[in-house]
Amino acid sequence: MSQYQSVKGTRDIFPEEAAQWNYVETIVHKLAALYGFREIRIPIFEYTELFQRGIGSTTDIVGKEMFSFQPDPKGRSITLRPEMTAGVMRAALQKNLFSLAPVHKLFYIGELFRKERPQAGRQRQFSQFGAELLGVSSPAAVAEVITLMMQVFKSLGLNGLKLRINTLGDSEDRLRFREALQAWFAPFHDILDEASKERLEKNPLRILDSKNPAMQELVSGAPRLYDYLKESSLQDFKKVLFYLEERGIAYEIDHRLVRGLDYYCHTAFEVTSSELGAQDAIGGGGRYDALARELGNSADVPASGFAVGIERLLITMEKQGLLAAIPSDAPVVYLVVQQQDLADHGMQIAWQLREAGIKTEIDLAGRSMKAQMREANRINAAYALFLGATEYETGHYSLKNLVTSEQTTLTLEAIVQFLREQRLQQCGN
RNA sequence: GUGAUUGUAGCUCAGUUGGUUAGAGCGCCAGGUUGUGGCCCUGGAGGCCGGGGGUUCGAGUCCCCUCAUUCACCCCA
Repeated sequence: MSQYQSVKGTRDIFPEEAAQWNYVETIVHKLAALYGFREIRIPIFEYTELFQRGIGSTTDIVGKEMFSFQPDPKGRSITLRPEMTAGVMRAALQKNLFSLAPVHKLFYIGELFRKERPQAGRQRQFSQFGAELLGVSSPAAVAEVITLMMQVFKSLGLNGLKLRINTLGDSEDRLRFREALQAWFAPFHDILDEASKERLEKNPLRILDSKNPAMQELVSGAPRLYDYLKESSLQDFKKVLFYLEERGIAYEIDHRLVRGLDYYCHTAFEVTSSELGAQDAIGGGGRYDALARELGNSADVPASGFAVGIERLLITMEKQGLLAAIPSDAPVVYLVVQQQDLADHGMQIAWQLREAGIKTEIDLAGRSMKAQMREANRINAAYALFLGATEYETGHYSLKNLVTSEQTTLTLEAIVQFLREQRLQQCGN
C-alpha cells in the first residue's frame, strides 16, 4: 500500500470510468438543451451563511455535514457546497437575473461535499447534475423539471426506477398542519425518540420522514398533510400528477415523503433505485418558492428543480449492464516499428496519420516488436501498421486487421483513405 | 457521531493447534518465434503479512493500541 491515499470518502476516476462519465454528461447536456435549460457554473464554495439560511439550520446537512473553514482568522466562514440550489439562487439574485427576464431555466453538473461516513453509494465528495427552473410556479413548470429528469434516465436506458411524489402545500397549509401534528403527537411525547422530539419542536413535518420503525408505526396513524391542503394547493398537486400521466411517467404518491431540506413547498419528489443498497435515492427535487426570500430577496421567487447523483446513477447503470455499450476510446491504428533506427520515421508517420484524423498509437519506449503487438492487442487497436526496412524502402506498408488477422500492403495515402472509409462505417455517421 | 467488518504480491485470495527461506490464480516483464498480437509452454520481477507495542525460545497466526477499508444506523445524491 502506498504511503498516501485519497482522502476518506473521495475517489479517483481513471480513464475507463471517465469515458462513462463523459457519456452521461453528454446526454445531460443534450437533453437539457432540448428542454431549453442552459448551463450555469458556480463556485465550489460559498459563505457559510448562504447554506445556513438557504438549506435550513435544523437540517442534517447544515447541522453536521458541512466542510467549513475560515481562510483567515478575521474572515468569514466558508463552506464547500453541499448542494447546488442555494448557490444557483444566490447567483441569480446577485446577477439580478429577474430584471432581465422573468423566467430562467438553468442546469448544472458539479461536485458536492458532505462530511458523512462513507458507505455504499455515499461519498464525501460526490457529483450531481440537476436543473433549476426559476421564476414560474405553475404545475407545468414542475412537470417540466420532472420530465427532463425522467427523460435523462430513459435515454440512458435505465429501468425499474421508482418515482415517489408528495405535496407539502404552501406555508399556510403547513402552519395549520403543524399545529394539528403537534397536538396529535403531544400525548405520545414520552415514547418519541430523541430526534423526533427535537423535530416536533423545530420542524414537525420531518417526524413523518423518520425511518425508525417504532416511529413509523406511530406515524402511520398521524394526520396527513394531504387532508389539510386548501383547495388551490390540492388543485396544484393534481395538475402536476395530470401532466405526469399525460407523459406516461409512472409515479407513486407517498404521503410521508418530506425530504430533508427546509426550502421545499408544494410538490416534492424522489427517485429510488432498488439496485443501490441502503442509500437508494438516485435523484430528487421539488418546488422551493421561499428560498429567494430566505436569502434576503424582497419577494418569493417561484422555483422548482431536481438533482441526480451521478455516482449512484452510474452504479445503477452498471448493475443493469448499461455501461458495456458505451463506446470505447481505443485507437484505430497501432504503429509497430521493427527496428530502432526507424523510430524517427515511425514518429513521422504517426504524426501524418494523426494529421489525417486517425487515432494512432505508437511505442515510445523502444520495445520489441512482440511487445508492441501485445500492447496493440491490449489496448484494443483495430489495426496494426508495420514499419520495417522493406516498407521504408518501398513506401508500401503492411496493415493488419487485428480482429480478422487479414493483412494487406498499401501506400500510406491508400491506408489513410481506407481507414477513413472504415471509420465511417464503424461509427455510422 | 454510533455499531459491525476486513487489512498477506499490482488485483482476488490461501496460509492448518503459533514452528525453518510466506503461497496460488490473474496481471506485469522476458523467452519459446531475431518481420506479427490473442491461445499454449517456460522463466522472471514483485511482500518489513496496514503501523506500533506486548506475550513467547519462536508471531502472518494470540493480546492491546492505532490507522485505514467496507457495510449499516442517522440522513441524503
